[in-house]
Amino acid sequence: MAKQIENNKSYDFDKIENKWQSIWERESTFSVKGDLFKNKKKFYCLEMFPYPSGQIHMGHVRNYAIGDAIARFKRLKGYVVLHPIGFDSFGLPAENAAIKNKTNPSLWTKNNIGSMIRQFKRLGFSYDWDRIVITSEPSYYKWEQLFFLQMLKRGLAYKKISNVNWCESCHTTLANEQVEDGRCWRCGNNATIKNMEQWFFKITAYAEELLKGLDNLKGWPDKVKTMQKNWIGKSSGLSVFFKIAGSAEGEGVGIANNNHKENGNNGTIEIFTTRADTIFGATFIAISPFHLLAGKLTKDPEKKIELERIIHNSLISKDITEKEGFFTGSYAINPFTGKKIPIYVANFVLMDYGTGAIMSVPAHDARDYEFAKKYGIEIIRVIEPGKGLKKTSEDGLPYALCGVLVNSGEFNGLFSEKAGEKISGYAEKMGIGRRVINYRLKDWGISRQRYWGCPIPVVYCRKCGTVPLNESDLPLVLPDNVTFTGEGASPLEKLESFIGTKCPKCGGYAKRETDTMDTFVESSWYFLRYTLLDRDEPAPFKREDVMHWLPVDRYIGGVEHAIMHLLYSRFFVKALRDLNYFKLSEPFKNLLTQGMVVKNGAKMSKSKGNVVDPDELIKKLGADTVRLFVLFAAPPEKDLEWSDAGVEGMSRFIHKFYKTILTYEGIFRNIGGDFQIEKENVEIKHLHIIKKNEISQGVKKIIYQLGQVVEKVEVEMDGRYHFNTVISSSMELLNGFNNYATTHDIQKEGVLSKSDKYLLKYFLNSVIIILYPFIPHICSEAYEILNGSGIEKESWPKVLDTGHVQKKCNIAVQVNGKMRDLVAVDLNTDEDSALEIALSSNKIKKYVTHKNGIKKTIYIKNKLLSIIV
RNA sequence: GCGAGAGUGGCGGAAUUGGUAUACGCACUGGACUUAGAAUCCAGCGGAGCAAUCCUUGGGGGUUCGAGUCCCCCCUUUCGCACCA
Repeated sequence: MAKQIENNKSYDFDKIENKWQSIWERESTFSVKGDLFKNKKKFYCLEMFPYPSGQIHMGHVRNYAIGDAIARFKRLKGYVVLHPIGFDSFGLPAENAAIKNKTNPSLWTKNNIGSMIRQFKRLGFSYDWDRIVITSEPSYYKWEQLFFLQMLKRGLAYKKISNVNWCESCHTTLANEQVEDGRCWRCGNNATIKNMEQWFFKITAYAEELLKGLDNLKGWPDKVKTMQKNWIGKSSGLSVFFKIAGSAEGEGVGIANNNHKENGNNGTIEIFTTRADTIFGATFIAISPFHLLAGKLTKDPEKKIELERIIHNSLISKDITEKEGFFTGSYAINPFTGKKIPIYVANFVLMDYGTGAIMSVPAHDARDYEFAKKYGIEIIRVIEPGKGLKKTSEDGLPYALCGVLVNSGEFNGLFSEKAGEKISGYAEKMGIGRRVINYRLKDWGISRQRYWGCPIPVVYCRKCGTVPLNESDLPLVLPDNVTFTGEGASPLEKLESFIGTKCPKCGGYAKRETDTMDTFVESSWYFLRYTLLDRDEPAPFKREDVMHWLPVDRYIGGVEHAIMHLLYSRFFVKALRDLNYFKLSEPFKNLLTQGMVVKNGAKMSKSKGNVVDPDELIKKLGADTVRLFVLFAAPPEKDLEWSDAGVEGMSRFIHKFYKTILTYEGIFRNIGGDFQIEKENVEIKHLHIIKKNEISQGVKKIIYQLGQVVEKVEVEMDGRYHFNTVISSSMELLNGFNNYATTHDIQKEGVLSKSDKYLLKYFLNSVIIILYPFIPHICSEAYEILNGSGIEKESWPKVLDTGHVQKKCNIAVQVNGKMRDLVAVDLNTDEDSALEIALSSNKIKKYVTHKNGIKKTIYIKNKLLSIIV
C-alpha cells in the first residue's frame, strides 16, 4: 500500500531501475571486448569475490557499492575499466548443506550462484558479465591442477609429515593462517594438533621477498602491511651449539656439515637466540617436548610419563596456561662459561620455530625467569642498565632491555648491541655457532580432508611411490556420484571408482590422493583469470592480457583477509612469475579495506537478530537508496552503523533530486549541444557562445560553486574515497540550485537569459554526473530526461570560468588568539586596510581600545587577521 | 604483554596542509498546508545564561599570535599478534 502511494507520485524506482538494468544487460554496457582497450588508459577495479552462500548481506552491498562507484567514476574519467565478478565456489558450506539437506554440493552451489547473480543485477552493479569466474568448474580448477604439477616439479609444492592444525568440527586440517586465537577461522572450534602427512606450498621460499615487497606497496593501508610484516616475523640472531655433557665428549663439534635435522645427533644441542649478548647468563637449556632429544635424554620412567603428559596437553590445545617442564637429567656445557647447565624439557618452547631449543637466560627474559623461579634454577645477571639508556622502574629482574655487560668475561663493559656482534663473531670463528635469520612464517599447508574442493592431481603407486598425473590428463574432475554420510571422513575416501586408477608411470594399480586443495588456492589467482575473455583458449590466461591489466588498480575487500588471502595471492603471483607465466611480482597496487556493517554496535548476525536483508530493503526503497546510504553513512574504511531512519533520509534526497529534474525539465530539455564561454582569442564556430555579460550574478555564483565541488570530488575519488563528503557536497549543490530556482522564480518567462539556461543545464547535468557513480539508475533516467540520450558517453564535468569574481570575502578576526568577529573585506585586501575595517567593528573595539596598544598582527590574505594587544 | 588505530552535538559524521569547530544527513522542536494523519515545505537545533558573555573536540600538561589537528603523560575503546626465544 505504502509503495502504491509512492509509485503514484513521481519516483517509481522499480520501473526506473528495471529499465536501466535491462538496457545495461541488453547492450552489455560494461563489457570490455576485443582490442578496444589496447590504446586507452586502463583501470582494473576489483572487489573480493564472494562465497556463494545464496544470500547477499549488507557487507556485500557495501563492498560492491564501493567498487561500483569507483568503476563508474573511472569510466567517466575516460578509462577503460575492467570490473569483473565471480564466485569462490568451493568450500565447506556447500558440503555441510549437502549433508543436511541431502542435496548435491554442485547443484546447491549452482542455485546459489544463480540467485546471487540476480541480486547483483538487481543492485545494478556495472560488471563485465562476460568474464565471470566460477572456481568449482573444471574449466577453472584444471589450471590450478596444472600450476600444482608445475610447482611440484620446482619443489614449490611438496609433501611432509608434520604436526598440523586440525579442526575436529570441520574434520580437516588448517593452515597456520587459518587458526585464529587457537580456534578454527571458519567455525570457531578449538584447533588441536595432529601429526599427519600433508601437501605444502613452499611460501617460505618467498619470505624475504614477501617482506621486502611490502615497502613498495604504497597504496596499501599501513595496518595491513604491519600485519603481514608481523606474520612473516623475520628475526636475525645466533644459533649456538652446546655440547651435551658426558655424551661423546672430546669428539669434535664441528658444524661444517651439520644441518638442522641432525641436531642432537653428534652430542650437541643447537639453540637459537636473538640475544647473544646474554649468553653468559644462560643457566639452563630448554627444549621443546617434541624435540628429538626430549625423548632421548629423558631416561627416568617417571619423567617419561611426565613427558607424555606434556606432549598430550600440547596436542590438545595450542594455548599454554602454565609453564611446566622437568629436568631431563642431562647437562650441557655453556661454551662461553664452560659451566655445566641443566637441560630441561619445557612446554613453552616451540618445536617449529628456530631449532626447537633455547638457551634460557632467566635474568633477562620474562619467560625464562618465570620458569627458573618455579623450578629453582640459578639466575645470573649479565646486563646492567647503562648510562643514558631508558631504565625500568626498578631495574630489577628480569631485565629484558639492552645495557652494559657484566659477569661476561672479556665482554664486560660492552653495550648489548656491540657485545652481541662480538659474541656472534667469536662463536662463528670458533665453529660453535653461526648467525641465522629465522621467519615466523611457515609453509602453507594446502591439504584438506574434504570433498568439495579442487582434487590434488597425484596418485600413490606401490611401485613408483608418489606420482604426479600427466598434464594431458587434466582436469582431474571431482566425481559427482558421492554419498554424504556426515560421518567424519570425506566421501572421496570411500569412492572406489575414484580412488582406483592406473599409475601414469608404470601403468600398475595406484590410488588417488583423496585430499582436496585449500579453497584459498582458487582465490590466489582468480584475478588473473578475469583478464582472459575467450575461455576456450588453451591457457589459464594470456601473458599479454595479464601484463596489460595487472596490477589491480584498486582492490576492495574486508580487512579479515589481511593475512590469509592477501598473503597467499602475493605468493602465488610470485610463484607463477617464476614459472615464467608473466613478469609481475605484486598483484594489487592499491588496497581499500572496508569496515563492517554493524547495527546497535554489533556485527549483523542471525543469532543477534539484527540482520537487515538487502532484498527486502530494495523492494521497499530501491537499489539506489540502499547504495547511497551505505556510501553516505561512513567513510569506507570505518565500520558503518546501520540506521533505518538514515536510509529513509537518502530516499528523501533521491525523491527531491528527481523532483527537481522533473520540475525544470521543460526549461532545459531543448537547450542542447556543446557551448563555449567567450574568450578573447579563439572561438569555435559551431559552438554556442556564451557571453559573459549575459550571465546573471546568481548563475555565476552557483557555477563557481559547482567548479569548487568538481575539483574537490576529483581529488576525493582518486585516493581517499570518502564518498560521504562527495555526496554531502552534491546535496549542497542541489540545495543551492533549488534555492536559486525558487527565489528567482526561474520558470517565469524572461528570467533566464539564453546563457543562463545553458549554464544551469550544465549545472544540472554535472550534478547528475557527480552522483552517477553512487545512484546510477536515477541519474541515467535524469540524464535521459534532460538530454534524450544515455549518460555513459558523458565525461566528467570541467570547471567553467564564467568570469565570476568574488568581490568580498569574510575574514576571521582574532584578538589575542580568540575568535572575535567576522568582517567583510575586499578580496585580496592588504593588511593595513583589513586592520582598519576590523578596528571599526564594535565587537573588536571592545578588545582593542587603542591602535597603539597593538603589539603585533598576523595576516593571512582572505582568511584571517590575528591581533595581539 | 607487544604492535597498530580510534575518541568531535542526542546519533552517523565533516573540518585532507595548525587559521571561522560541529558541513551534510538523521533525530528532535515550532510553524504552513490538511477534517485528520502521512508526505511535503519553511524556521530552529553543541552546552550554560534574561542578557552581555562564558564554556566546549576523552582527561591533564606543553609548543604557538592561534591546536580537533603538533609534542609529552594518562584514561577509555577497537583491531591484530600472543610464550616466535
